[in-house]
Amino acid sequence: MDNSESEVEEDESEWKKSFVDSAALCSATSAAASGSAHRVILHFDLDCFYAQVEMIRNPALRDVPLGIQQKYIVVTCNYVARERGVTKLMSVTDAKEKCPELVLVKGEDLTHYREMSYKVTELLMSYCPLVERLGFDENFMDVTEMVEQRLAQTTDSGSFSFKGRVYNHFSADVKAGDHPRLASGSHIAAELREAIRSKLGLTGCAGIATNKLLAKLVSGTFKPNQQTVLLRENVNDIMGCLTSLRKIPGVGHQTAKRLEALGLVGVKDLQLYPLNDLAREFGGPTAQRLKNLALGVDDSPVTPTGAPQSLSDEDSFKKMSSTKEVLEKIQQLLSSLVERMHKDGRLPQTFRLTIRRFSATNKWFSRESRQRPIPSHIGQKITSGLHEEAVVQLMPLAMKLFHKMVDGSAAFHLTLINVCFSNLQSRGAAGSRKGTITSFFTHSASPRKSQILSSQSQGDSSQNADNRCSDHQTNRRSMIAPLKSPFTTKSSSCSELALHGFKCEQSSVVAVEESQEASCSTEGVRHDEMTNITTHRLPPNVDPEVFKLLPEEIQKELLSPPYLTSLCSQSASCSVTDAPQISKNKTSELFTDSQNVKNTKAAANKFGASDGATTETQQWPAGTSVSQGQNVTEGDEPSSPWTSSDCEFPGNVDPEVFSELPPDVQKQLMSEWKQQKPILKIRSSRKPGRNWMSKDRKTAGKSSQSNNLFKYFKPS
DNA sequence: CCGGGTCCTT
DNA sequence: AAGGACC
Repeated sequence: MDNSESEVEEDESEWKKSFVDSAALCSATSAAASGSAHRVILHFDLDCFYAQVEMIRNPALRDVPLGIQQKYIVVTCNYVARERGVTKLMSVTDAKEKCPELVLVKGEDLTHYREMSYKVTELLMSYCPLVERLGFDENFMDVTEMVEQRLAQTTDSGSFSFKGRVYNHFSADVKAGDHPRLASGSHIAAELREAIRSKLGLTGCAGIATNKLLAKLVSGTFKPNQQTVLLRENVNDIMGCLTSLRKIPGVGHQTAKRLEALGLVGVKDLQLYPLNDLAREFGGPTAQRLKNLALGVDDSPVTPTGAPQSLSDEDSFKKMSSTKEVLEKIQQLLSSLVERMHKDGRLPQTFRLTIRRFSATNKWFSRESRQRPIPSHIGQKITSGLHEEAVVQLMPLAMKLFHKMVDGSAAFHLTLINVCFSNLQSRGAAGSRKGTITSFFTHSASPRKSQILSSQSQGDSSQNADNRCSDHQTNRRSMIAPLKSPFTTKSSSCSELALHGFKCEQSSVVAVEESQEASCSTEGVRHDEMTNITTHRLPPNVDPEVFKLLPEEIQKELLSPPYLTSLCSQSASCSVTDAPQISKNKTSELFTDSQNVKNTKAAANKFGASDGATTETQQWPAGTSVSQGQNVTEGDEPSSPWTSSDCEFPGNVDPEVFSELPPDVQKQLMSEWKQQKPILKIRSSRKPGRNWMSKDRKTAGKSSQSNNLFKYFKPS
């Protein structure tokens, strides 16, 4: 709010000068490795996240000691409960003992947490696209450029103050003038936290520092709902305060043990340990990374987290030992997973089944998994929304994988099952004309050696070359208008759709679940589900070929009551054409591949006139409407994303098809194209030191347009 | 430990 | 394609 908005014209050369002065401060090793001389990194960490979400859903829980229960564990709890001795990851019995009045809410279904989590990330991203998620409740943000801009606008740089706490500084007014960048960062952090609070109702902590390691460490120093800056002169303090190496983010259990075996216990020990000796144990790169971490040095970039790379669903239990139970459980998990996958809109190309076996020794670890490619026709069912059918066809696959790990004729004892879709492909399948032919099959059986060059598309816009990741090149508009960005979300933003594929209206079914009793009832059979079975034939949608390939044992399983039931029910439900699907296919005609596209003013002007009646389902902020065309000065990228010379549509759009769409759909499409933010290309060359948390995203922020448009088509 | 995730090695 | 390590 304080930020005056005279923001002038952004001048490319404007911020560059700041590189000069920054050299003075940091002569240490960190600056050398990373391209950016002096970053300002924020780390956000929401307070007892699950508990906050539940308190929003049910405000009556605000004032009572609340614990979130998963299975027999209280995974987190609100601060009322904490005052009474409840801690994270405490067993329910212990928790109840400490606090008999503790109210427990089941938190095994992560749907609400996941949705809220993405809203937070989206909100942060609307200010600056360089946001990296770490789990559901943490986000890193590189606000270096934002800081530079603010500093450039400020005349008297001496009158800065810090917002919130400053680590290890006792005088209330530190000379912020010595650290204008971090001071500015602290104001940004405060604004963002306030935005998260006012728009989403969530509180949290923030840390402000020069790298991710430090930002994360310092964000936790003043716990509930506060923020802390870490100055350079206090880096040693905060590192030295760590009571064990395990406390260093990036050093887990295994690494800590190996370090201990070397006689290293404190951070100091690691700092002083000869690199060569360390390298003998861990290898060169890892050794260097570990030493750096101990020193508070971390040049890993904030890598924008795009849409998730995989979706999975799992359940743990005390004991599962019959194939029938396994089959039912997998079916149940798959059901929920397929639905989530459908909302996401992308096409999964790999399916993985994971189990955990009970064993007295080494009990809590060791999972085994088997994975296989998903036949494209099955994947298509998912994206098409043929939910039941997809599940049914995935079952044989899943059971086959299961029997690769477990001999069904021998006794077994499982304690967990997980199903996972990965290798998510973000393009909608090629459609057809007017719902006639559906030739998804263009590639089908070809050996995977040839990787279909034409479908390279993705985030690789051929000549985006120069992008040096973070520093520059980001969405200028969102940088300049931090608090009133046009992209700012209203409840459920369009960018959320792009990121996570949620539909705006509702969170929808997600049936599944309850099954609170882990131990499956061995006796009970689901009568309600069985009564309908009338046939022993395989339903038409089950591929007999595939079926034949299955081991007899599995074939039998598949014909067993629970499974057959689902076959029958689904075959009935999809007997007639599914109108939405046809419409959607038509829509997907537009996209011969899913590149990131950006509109042109010409196109915007052409279609902006049509003024669709915006009902409450309208999700596009007025400010981004295509008709504006004028003030929208998206960062001008040198390379055109269009694949054709036609400047009205993205190269992958058929103008004819486009013209057939309803006006408001056209409008939305145009709006989406405009909405596309520049892809941040991650450094391809020279990766500094393989750092913790570092990722290598090729592409981020793809949107699934066909999914977005789905609701516009009426079933008919 | 729960229920997701991510990245790295082999 | 599987398993590890970490959050």
